[in-house]
Amino acid sequence: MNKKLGRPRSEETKKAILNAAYELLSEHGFNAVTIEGIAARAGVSKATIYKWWPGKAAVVLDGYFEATQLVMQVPDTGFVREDLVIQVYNLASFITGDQGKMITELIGAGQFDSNIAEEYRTRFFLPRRALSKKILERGINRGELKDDFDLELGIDILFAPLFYRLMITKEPLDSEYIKDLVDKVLKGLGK
Amino acid sequence: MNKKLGRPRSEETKKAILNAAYELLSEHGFNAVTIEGIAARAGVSKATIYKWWPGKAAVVLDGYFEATQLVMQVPDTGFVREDLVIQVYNLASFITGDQGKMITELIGAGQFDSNIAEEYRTRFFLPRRALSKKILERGINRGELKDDFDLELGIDILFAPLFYRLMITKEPLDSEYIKDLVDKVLKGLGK
DNA sequence: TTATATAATATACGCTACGTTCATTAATGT
DNA sequence: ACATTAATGAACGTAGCGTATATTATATAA
Repeated sequence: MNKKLGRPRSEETKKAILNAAYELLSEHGFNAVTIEGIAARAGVSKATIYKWWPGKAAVVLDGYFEATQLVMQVPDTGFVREDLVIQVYNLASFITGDQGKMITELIGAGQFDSNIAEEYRTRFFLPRRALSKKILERGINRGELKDDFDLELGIDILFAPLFYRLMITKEPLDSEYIKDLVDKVLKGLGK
Repeated sequence: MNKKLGRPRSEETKKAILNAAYELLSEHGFNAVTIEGIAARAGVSKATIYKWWPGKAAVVLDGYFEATQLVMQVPDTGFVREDLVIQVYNLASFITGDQGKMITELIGAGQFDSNIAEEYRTRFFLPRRALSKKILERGINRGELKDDFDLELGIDILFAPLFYRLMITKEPLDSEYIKDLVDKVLKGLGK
């Protein structure tokens, strides 16, 4: 019955903060983002930010996921191999593109802050894994993959090399590599 | 003919610095390490550190590689599958053990500092990849693997999931998983 | 209308760590 | 002795942290 008492939170202010956080993240990288910088760009008091978020990491993450309307389309060509190539290729393009630096930095920051890691895992990775699972399950149902195809290991092997190359060896991710990867994984896990 | 002029650099001081850096890294993590903290623990002037290293990352990395006498033994059971299981298992034990947090943090820090990334890549990853290559090449020579076995992709797929699980999904790395991984990779790439 | 509650602001504060500078003292070779 | 380089200790300005306080703004409830 009672609506909330007192002055309501300003949606405008909130959006200005999240927007500023995202802009600064994409322009200067995670490390260069500061609460004071966000406040300045958003035209907002520093105290307001600290009122609603515990610290920089939380604001930046919220800003990131707010800005990133995740267009996660599930390919459905009728062939598991083609669907996977598309799916893996899409992710590879995504992370090697403009978003790439932001993503690796967020994962990097997650190594120091388990809140970041957890947010990222549940809001970015789990949904994508779920999609891949669907693709593989369709393949099983169509008889393209054997019934006891190891889904978890399969998905690990499909995506792990992308991040391994992106974050560690810095080797390129071209479509040649991706097709090879998909084909070998399917063969290895029992296509 | 002329040895270097002037007072020589103190080896003791250098060692004290690298040692302090490593201790602080392993005790409190990368982020908590500060130049001032290193100087204090080493009983050394801050200016001395800045004289020889450009910043925290460089000192910490030197300290890490100084302390970590890399015992990289190449298994040689006579079977490529067994050698790989041992090799992958060793690395998995290493990174899930006490060293684990340090390693993921260094990789994480590498996302913000390309010097760290490069050091780590050349001093940690490349040597390990070289060992795996040897193992696989022995397998090829023995006829266990086909002649055109894709070494680079194979090594990627063998190691990437370890770091993917360690840094991103946080899933466990047990020996079951590792055996599965090795077997499937060998099958996929054409054992 | 007035009272109450909450949001947002501007400002200031103490703190830590940064990276640099400077004068001084220590250790080596010529 | 002298030139040269290393190491020290102390001080400095700067940036950003996270907190606190007093003030103003905006909503609901009586």
